[in-house]
Amino acid sequence: MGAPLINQAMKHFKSQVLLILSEVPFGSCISYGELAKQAGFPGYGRQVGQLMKKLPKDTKLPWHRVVNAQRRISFAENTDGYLRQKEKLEKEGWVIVGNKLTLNEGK
DNA sequence: GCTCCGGCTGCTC
DNA sequence: TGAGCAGCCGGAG
Repeated sequence: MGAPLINQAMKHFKSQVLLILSEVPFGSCISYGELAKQAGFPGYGRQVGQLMKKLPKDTKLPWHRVVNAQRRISFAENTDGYLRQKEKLEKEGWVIVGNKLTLNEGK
């Protein structure tokens, strides 16, 4: 692990990701990579995923609006996280077919 | 200190 | 349109 990111930068990375995530509007979604890029750390998509994983269940952050670049839920279909994310997304107007997201408007 | 495993990405075929 | 592959980065064992 070379340390491209010192502890302080990592902390900044996390707060930036959480900040941007908190600003994702209702009914919208963003990819892990895009979130990382906007946070100022392109290529850290996986780290964003790790961060999501560690979020508390009662978090106020719209973590469910984060999907991968293919607009698919990265969870396995039989996982709790997948079900919860799917449920939240559907309440925001998204339609999940398989694990693929489709916006239920204008269509 | 090395190796392997992820909620990924972008390019190619 | 969809599957395959290599690249990336931090964390855990």
